[in-house]
Amino acid sequence: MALEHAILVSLLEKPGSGYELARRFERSIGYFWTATHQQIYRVLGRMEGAGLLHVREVPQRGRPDKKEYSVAAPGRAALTAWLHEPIEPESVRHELAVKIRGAAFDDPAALISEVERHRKAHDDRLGRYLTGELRDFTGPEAPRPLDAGGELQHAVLRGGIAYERMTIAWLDDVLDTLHRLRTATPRT
Amino acid sequence: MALEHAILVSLLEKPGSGYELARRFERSIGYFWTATHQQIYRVLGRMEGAGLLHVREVPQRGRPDKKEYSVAAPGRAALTAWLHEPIEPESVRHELAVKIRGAAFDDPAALISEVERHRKAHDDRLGRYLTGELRDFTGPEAPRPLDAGGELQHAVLRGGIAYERMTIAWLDDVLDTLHRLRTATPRT
DNA sequence: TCCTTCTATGCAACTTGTTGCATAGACAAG
DNA sequence: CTTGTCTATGCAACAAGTTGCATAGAAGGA
Repeated sequence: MALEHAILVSLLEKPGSGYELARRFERSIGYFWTATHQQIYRVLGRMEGAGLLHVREVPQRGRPDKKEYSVAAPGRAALTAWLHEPIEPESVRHELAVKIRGAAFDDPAALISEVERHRKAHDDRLGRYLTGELRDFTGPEAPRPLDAGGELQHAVLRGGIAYERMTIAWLDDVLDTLHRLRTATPRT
Repeated sequence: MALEHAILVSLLEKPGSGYELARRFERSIGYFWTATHQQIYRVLGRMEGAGLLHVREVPQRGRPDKKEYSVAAPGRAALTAWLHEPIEPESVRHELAVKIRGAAFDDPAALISEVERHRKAHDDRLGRYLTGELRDFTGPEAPRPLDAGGELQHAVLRGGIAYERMTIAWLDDVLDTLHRLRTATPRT
């Protein structure tokens, strides 16, 4: 289960509560792994039961108490073991591509606004990635030189940036195609 | 459920059996949606029960009989309805990225061979995509001009090609980073 | 005061997806 | 004549992920 490993990595980078983890899964870690808070709480509970994590009840002022999790020795060992195992190259799941191919059996022009919406979502995400890169890695506020963890985080973020740029360029290509089809075959 | 819709699109492009669909999900459709035969058979059964598909028993010589599925009117209506609904932009799930970030807590150099393996897998996939593109869209054997379906299939394939190229370039970037870390910090 | 928002945690039910196994006919190689 | 491969279908058990709902303290605004 990769969510377990993503949680171990995130908690090694910095211990935190389920709520905090959920927030990280909306940003940084979420660049390459998504999870909802329900899923995170469930897995945290199981991992703690398995002795992979330590929990510490932290009372807070002005807020509900939280449970701060950190990685226990067996958790770290489990991560190391996983890092040395080969994993299968990703299988792709791209719903929008299904739609694009399905558009041949409906009105392709009707898909234009949907593709534009997705283009915008990716453009927004790219903007957030670039802002984060400037803040954490390339801007004047960034620590220099970076440690190994920072270098690797930056490399992963560069992957996210490359992915968003590629996707935006492809969606522009798709939009061109849809426009061409509209003028070429006004109606099927 | 996007698998249902992927199956509808594939069966509209060409009717076929569960086995044939499973093979398509290893190539063409598999460029953007993966599924195992067990999953396909189960969903086909459910869709047929719901009246979305027609089934026809086809006796064959030299082979076991097969059940050929094709899309019924309600199935086509369901696809059209889905095409007009907005979908959420994809959430990314990239296990290798989790590993890369996790490498900070182990030996980053140990990850090099794993990343190289993934690079090769993506390079192979790119080769298959390019061969397919030449065969079906850009080569001398390809039908010209393409119909709307062909244009859209080609646009999706171009997305797959762009994805593989981007991933290969990123993995090269990651390999550079891992090599740099090895020389910079010989051992943590 | 009430309404909303933010922090914080979690259960229950359901849907999807994966893994392992099983069957069976036809054909080809050894 | 046995073993392996390809076509062809499927069940059962399990793991993972999603959706809806529920609770609760504190802060801030209408």
